[in-house]
Amino acid sequence: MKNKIINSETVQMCGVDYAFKRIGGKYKGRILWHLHSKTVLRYGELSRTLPDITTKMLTQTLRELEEDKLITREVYHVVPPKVEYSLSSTGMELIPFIKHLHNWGNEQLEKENATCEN
Amino acid sequence: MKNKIINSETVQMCGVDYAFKRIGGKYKGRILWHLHSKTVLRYGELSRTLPDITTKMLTQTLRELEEDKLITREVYHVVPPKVEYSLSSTGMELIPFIKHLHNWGNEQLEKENATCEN
DNA sequence: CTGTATCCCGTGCGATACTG
DNA sequence: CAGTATCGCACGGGATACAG
Repeated sequence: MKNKIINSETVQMCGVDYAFKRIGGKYKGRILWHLHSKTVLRYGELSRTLPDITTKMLTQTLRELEEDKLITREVYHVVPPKVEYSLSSTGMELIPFIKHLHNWGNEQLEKENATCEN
Repeated sequence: MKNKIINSETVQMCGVDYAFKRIGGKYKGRILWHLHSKTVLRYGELSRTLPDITTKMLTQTLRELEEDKLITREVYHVVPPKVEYSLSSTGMELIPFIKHLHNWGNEQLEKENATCEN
């Protein structure tokens, strides 16, 4: 149901706008980033890595990323359940830029205050 | 008063998160992008370039970008008023990232449907 | 021309409880 | 383990009017 309703007379859809809608959520950047650094992650691993994200938001965000073809979701029908998430090839294309952002962000953090855990 | 309240025991402030907070607003990416392509823009020019943004949001977003030191705001005390916005050096560091996002976004748009101007 | 000031609303997100 | 289901609210953002 992601709304693709576009007011055809007003909108000039530009790539920047499009891109930010895909990766601009509150947690999407971090999830993509962590998927890159570890390649494949199970739901619980993601949840532990990002402890401030509730299960609702984690699930919702993962579903959106999946629907946008940025990540893939593989379900193993076993007991106990096992689900693995990983970057799609499209998602991987974003990694160099997110890496850039990551470095930039850390630089800024250092400039602002040295009192930053992690 | 950007909130820096950090729950010191749970949060691992990472650069990606930080960066997305700075440029993740609904319009920030597009504004930065347009400031790059034209270098210096007056308020009215920005407003005309991004016609779907209300003055309230444009002003608010510009103020946030300025507070985060991503853009600079120069006021000329003349009649009629004249205000120019341009990227700061910090903001310029983000341009490679946004540029690639722009290209990536346009590629995705082409894949989805061919009806995309700009 | 370059903004402020209000009012108001949808939804993004959190908290909590429950499920196959 | 990997999620759903509800409820509720703050806040981002829109519309409109006004101001220096």
